[in-house]
Amino acid sequence: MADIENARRHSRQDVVRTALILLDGVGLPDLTMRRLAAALDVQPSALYHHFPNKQALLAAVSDRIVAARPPGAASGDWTVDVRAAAAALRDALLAYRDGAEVVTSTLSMGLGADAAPRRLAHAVARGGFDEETTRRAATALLHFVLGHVSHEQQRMQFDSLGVVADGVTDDGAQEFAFGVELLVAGLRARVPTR
Amino acid sequence: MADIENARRHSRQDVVRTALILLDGVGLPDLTMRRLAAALDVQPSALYHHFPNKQALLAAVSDRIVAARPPGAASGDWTVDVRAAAAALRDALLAYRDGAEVVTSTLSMGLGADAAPRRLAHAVARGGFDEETTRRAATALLHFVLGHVSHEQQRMQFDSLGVVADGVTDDGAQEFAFGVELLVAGLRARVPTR
DNA sequence: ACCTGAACACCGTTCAAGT
DNA sequence: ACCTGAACACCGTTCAAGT
Repeated sequence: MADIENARRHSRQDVVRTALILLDGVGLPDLTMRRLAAALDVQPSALYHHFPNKQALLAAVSDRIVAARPPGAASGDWTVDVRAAAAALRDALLAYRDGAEVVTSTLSMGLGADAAPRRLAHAVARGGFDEETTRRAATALLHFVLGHVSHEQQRMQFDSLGVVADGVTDDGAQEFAFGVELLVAGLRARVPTR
Repeated sequence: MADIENARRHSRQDVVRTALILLDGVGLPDLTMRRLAAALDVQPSALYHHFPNKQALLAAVSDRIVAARPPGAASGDWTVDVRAAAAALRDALLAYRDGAEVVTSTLSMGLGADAAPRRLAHAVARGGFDEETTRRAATALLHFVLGHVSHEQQRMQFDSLGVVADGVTDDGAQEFAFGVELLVAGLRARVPTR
């Protein structure tokens, strides 16, 4: 709860970095401008020199969360690439507390984190689908990933505050893989024959 | 903006009904306890006689939103039932401004709106899948529907405040159908042969 | 460029008390 | 059972001013 940064003056990068640390420590509902300012040892109004408002700050935080796991090189198999892109996005979201919720809210405001849908679309495109199919499939994948990880992270904090899950701890990964596989299988039925 | 109710004393039902009207009028960010109290011509503290906190109030609102479109009778074809259940949920969410976001937040807190996943699961179960497959498929469908409609509603209020969409107005329905079809197709590949 | 100090217009929630 | 009145501990944001 003490101050996280000490230097007297901060860059935009410093603010985002501290916001990520604070997010991971206290969760999205307690990531307030005032608490962030306190963590930076600064007045709340100072934050408005770096960002016009809280949404813009959260957009920068979302960008950093998503950018953390860049996509690997393309394999020969587009289905492998789609699974990899989905898994990379899940890992990126899981890396910070409430990561999925932060990115979801930013995306729903249309303010950023667009690397997420873009990477999914690139992977899908390797299946040779037309543009509209690619865009729609990437969107469906994105919605599933965000919804699944949000649910996963909510369960994580539930577990941390109460009873431990009954044996099946990594069921999240299996359930995630199932959903991705469902969408990949549905998409495979549409591969252009050429 | 004037008072919506006039009678001096209110039931729990009255509060929920007024909350739905207010939600539809001003959107989720402006659905505050204080504004709801004002709409009921009551002090904010009076609301805490009906609900322990705002989350509980939103859970009751979510339940009403989801319950509005009950599922039709089972057809012979489980894929028809799944499409119908998904479409009914979409319609229910679209019926109130920010409906998808309200239900998502309630579900993510584990406080209610469980009729939504339950109905999807019932429809999927008619395909004869085992319990775990049914649960996971229903969850994937739920995440897609909530994510899609959230996005759809965000775009709706964007359009209402600025430029009108360029020609393609009901693209939401098509994109929705595409996503559902992708999941149904993926699921069809797993129908037990027996 | 980066920050202070003070204010504005709000929040959700609690609690003793009234009818 | 349903509500008032008053308070508590917060919010995000603005703005003049300082260095």
